[in-house]
Amino acid sequence: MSQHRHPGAPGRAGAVPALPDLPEATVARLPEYLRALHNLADDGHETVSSEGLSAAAGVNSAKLRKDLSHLGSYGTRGVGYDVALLIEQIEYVLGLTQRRAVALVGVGNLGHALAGYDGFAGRGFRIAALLDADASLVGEVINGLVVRHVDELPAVAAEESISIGVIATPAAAAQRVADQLVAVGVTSILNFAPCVLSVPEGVDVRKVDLAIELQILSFHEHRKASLTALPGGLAANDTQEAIGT
Amino acid sequence: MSQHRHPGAPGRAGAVPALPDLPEATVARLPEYLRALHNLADDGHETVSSEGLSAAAGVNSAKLRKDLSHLGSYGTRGVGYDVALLIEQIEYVLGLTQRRAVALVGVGNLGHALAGYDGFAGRGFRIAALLDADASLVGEVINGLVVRHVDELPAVAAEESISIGVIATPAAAAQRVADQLVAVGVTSILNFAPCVLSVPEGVDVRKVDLAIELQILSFHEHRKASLTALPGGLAANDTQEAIGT
DNA sequence: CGCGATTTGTGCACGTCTTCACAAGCGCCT
DNA sequence: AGGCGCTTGTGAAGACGTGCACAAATCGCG
Repeated sequence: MSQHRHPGAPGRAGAVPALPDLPEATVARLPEYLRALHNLADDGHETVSSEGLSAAAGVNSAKLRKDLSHLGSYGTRGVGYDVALLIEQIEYVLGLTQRRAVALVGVGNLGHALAGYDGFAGRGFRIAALLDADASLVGEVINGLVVRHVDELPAVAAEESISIGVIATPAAAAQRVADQLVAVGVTSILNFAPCVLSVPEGVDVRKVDLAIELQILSFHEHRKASLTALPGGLAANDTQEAIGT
Repeated sequence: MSQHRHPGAPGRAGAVPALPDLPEATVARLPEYLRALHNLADDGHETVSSEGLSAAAGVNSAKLRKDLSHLGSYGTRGVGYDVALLIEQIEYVLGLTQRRAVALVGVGNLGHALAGYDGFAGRGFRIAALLDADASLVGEVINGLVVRHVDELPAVAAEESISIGVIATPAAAAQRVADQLVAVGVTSILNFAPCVLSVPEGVDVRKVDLAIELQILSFHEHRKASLTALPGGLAANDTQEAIGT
């Protein structure tokens, strides 16, 4: 019911806009909405209904409306959401109005691919530095960036403010790298190494583990296989499996 | 390969091992426990307490005990869990007693890295085929495997049973590839392309999107930055952020 | 043999997330 | 102006996940 909640910040600048504290589950879905909205904008849509957007994002429409309502969204009853406005809102909430600098540590197999991944630039990020502990890799040029030694991290951080650290090293090196990142003030880490990182309070770590994803799928394969052996119960379920919160 | 097949429900005369239907959140954590258990086994531990294992896996100990209890686990009060036995149990439940064949479609930047990723073999998977739609890539040898054209998928599936399909193509090609995978009988897909896939009922899709992970971290950075500008409230939160169900 | 130390397994209460269902609001058409 | 169809935003209920706290079970030892 709040009129003019003034959440996000068309006017930008000035006072802190009192970022609403969103449920984690909602935060995890906002990027998906954002991507769908960009697609719609590219297709020339100016407005979109919750039904349409939820379909494009692969979620339930009620869930989408509730998510958007949490950020005090601007929809118009009987019409839908203004695509451009909603993009602006979500990008603001996600902190994407500034292009964030990412430091990527570990230029092995995976790190190399991440360094060349073109999905960063268009989505609010910029790889600011490539680092590795292997001296034989230092100096190599990947995608226009020179690989520097990981011990130069303080120097790199001094040159420009690192917003997010990405760890793509072997598991054995990951904790050490995390410590180094934390030491230079990084408070958000994306960890591709298959291990648990321990970090001080206030530092956020997200983990991506390819093998774990496969093992979860393996479980479902196993379950489905065991069901087909059974008589009655065709207990097939959801059409689209969410990545989960 | 494995001869001793008494894992799931040892004594039961029933043919089907009666795979318990686990909560999704539990399934998502089992691989993490499994990894921690392997580390413990390598370190020579024969038993481990819920406290010790939960610390190694980065979760709450009560949660771990409840998770394990769901699969009718074999712990010993006053002692803990037998590491080797627990590994066997979890691997059985996850369907890892057979080595599953993975077909990887899209040998671009990311796909190339995945093809060379050594984390598969040791964790129950084997890359059975590399495929791409780009004729200029077909024929290339990566990690001992020849890249074949994606239209050969039916032939590949005929040669050996594909358990899981991995999509590492651009978004524009992903839905088409998914359809092709489904057509040859694949019912589990890991999708790295930034788009929603629509698949028939009974097919499981998990999605991994690097940009989304970064955007979620960006939100937390934004939130933390807005908090430091505010008075007192040091509302720092959890030490370790779970990738979360 | 019994006792205390230890650790599992779980009942219960609490918080979060999801989904339904519908009132309130908006625009268009008559 | 008024009514009608459409869509948002939200209250409420239910499903799900989490964590505490403790009884039950087991081992080791005197």
